[in-house]
Amino acid sequence: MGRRMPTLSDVAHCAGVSYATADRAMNGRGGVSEKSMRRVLNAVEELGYIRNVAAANLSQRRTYRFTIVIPEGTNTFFAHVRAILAEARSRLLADRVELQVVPVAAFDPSALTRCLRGLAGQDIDGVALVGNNDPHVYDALADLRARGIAVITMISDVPGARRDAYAGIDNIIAGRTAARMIVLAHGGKTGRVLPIVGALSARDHADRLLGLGETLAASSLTLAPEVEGRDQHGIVEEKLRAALAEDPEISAVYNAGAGNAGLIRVIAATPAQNARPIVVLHELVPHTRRALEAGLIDIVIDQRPDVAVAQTLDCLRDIADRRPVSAPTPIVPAIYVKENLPPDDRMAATGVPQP
Amino acid sequence: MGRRMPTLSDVAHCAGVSYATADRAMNGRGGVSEKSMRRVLNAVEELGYIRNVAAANLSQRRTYRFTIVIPEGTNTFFAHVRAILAEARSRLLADRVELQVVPVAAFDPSALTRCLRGLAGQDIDGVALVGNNDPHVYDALADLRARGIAVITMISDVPGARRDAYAGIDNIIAGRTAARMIVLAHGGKTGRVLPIVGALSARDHADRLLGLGETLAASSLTLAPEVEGRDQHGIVEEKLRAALAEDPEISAVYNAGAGNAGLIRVIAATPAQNARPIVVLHELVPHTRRALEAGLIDIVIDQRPDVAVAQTLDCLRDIADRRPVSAPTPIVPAIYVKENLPPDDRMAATGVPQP
DNA sequence: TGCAAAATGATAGACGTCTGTCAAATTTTC
DNA sequence: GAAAATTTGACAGACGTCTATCATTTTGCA
Repeated sequence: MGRRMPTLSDVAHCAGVSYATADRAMNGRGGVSEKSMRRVLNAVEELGYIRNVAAANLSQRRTYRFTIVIPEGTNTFFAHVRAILAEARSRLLADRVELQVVPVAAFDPSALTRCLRGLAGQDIDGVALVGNNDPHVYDALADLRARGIAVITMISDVPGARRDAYAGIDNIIAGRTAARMIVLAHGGKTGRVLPIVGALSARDHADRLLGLGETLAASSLTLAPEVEGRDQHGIVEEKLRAALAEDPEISAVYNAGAGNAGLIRVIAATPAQNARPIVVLHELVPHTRRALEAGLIDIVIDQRPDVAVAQTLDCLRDIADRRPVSAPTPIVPAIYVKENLPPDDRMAATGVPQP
Repeated sequence: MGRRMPTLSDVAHCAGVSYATADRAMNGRGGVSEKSMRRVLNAVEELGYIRNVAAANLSQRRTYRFTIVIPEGTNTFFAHVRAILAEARSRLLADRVELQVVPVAAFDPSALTRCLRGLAGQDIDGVALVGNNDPHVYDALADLRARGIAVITMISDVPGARRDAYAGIDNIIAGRTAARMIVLAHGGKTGRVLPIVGALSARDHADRLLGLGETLAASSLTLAPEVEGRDQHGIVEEKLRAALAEDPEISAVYNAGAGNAGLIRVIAATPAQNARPIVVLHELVPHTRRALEAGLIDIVIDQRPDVAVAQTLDCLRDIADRRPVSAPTPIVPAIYVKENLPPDDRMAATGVPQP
């Protein structure tokens, strides 16, 4: 109420220089002697001056322009991410943030590269994308950053320091977490775990399997050979049914990839309910949610795309505001059971398809 | 990039009225005919006008002033909450938000009431507090709201509609979640669960126990009589040791309250490691974290105070900005095991290359 | 010492909103 | 039809920062 926050004029006065000099010092506009620079910085320190970002943006009629490139298609997980983004979009409009969400063909590095190249010419403050490890994509990212556009990877990272930040989980940790839940659910008994992946060549799936193996190694459980389901529910269904028939020792199933609909069908068809294996899988989306509620599966490990999106947007804003960027706190996978599911209406409200 | 966002001048022009009239219409300043009001609102709709909050706040030299009243003392959970608030405080300073954190004696409704009464006279935009069910507190809250001060409860609610929003978990859900983890960890075997509470008269502890009972009822596990530990580790330690000695059938321990240090001491002293009961308890704080890492306990249910704080602050801001208040999404308890613990220390801020 | 280069000061206008004032236009009331 | 009340218009100043311009002072160098 009484005391107001110091302005740059206050700083200038305190430093014994003119406003113009203080401004030149703060905004790196050059032509400032070392002595003046020091005095200004001291004054900033002394007064606790903080740049009023709102006023700064107002003066420049600044609107943040961010573009998020997201794989398109029917994949329910990315549908969920798109819904989260749509919700964020309307909310951010009040803060003068224009969020452009660009769909790009999934699993197509060249399409992604083309898309990124196209963005380079536009007047944009920052770009977020789901990383992969294609060299052409690296180059496109380097180009964007060279043009002063912030680059953030979400959900999946790119190797090396080719982005300003990464917002997403560590999939090794996700795999270890899944393993812990499986070990716990065996209650000290022995058992055999069947892992399913989309493809071992996919970095995230391989990482999850790695984490799974690490934690299982310290338990009394053994690991069956993994099944490759190519993230397609038909294939997952078929191969899983075969694997379960062939190896009756299997006491737990872990799907590190997609294709959960097929997995759930197999479980639902298990004749004796109490004999079904423990089931752990990834991503809380409508059909995994329903399966949890129905007691067909036990655990869902979720990578919390909402947190990843929030961190991404915060980070983009920090960079655009020339604020020191706090490296986002690594996101840790969430564990969901039937009882701690978040309210459903949120998904409905954000337009996630509910078949 | 070309198109700029519509301003209130644009709205006025589009509606065929003067800026002054448009302003009077938008800010409910009275003296506007129904016809003009309608035309202005139509123009707002048509142009998609959104009030520029930054400019508005700048014009009024507005700094948000929020006060958060937090129980003081050595309780590690509230120490954690205070740490989260301290972090938020410095971060929000850049957004012209002055966060005042006021400690108040724990478990003392009259002290809380006095504190709230004291706030009523100050020039404050919003207050957040940990709710309880004392009538004098209700009255103080009603008084605050009557003075146009937003009131938000966090962690624990107040009954009825005596606040603008609640940010926190539902403790019945927390209890059910704990029960589910215990059921899971028994792997179909029978067992006996020993619940510990601070006091059954505490609403949150009673709720957790209620949830626990609900979910256990559908399992093969039985419930031992609960132990009241008064949230003090010495008492918890003593009573738990006695209970375990008396009833060797106990296969799981669930602490719905505080005093975890005493519980952990008892478990650590269990002679045969493999014979220790399954242990589920609440709140991820340093000592429960260490116990998880050491394998002394199995599960920590956390009420995510960081999310509660973030929701609280967002909500206070929305109200102060006269924005439609999005009712905060109910927070769902998080499940932590050894493997998915969040990183221990927040990473230091890193500079970002500037164009 | 003189001159060019560098550094500094002074200032004005813009951004979009809020607040306030005053006069003019319109409507209502008697 | 005149007086009173209500509604409207026009405008000016403030908020803190950025950008730009121009005049002035200080510094470095020959």
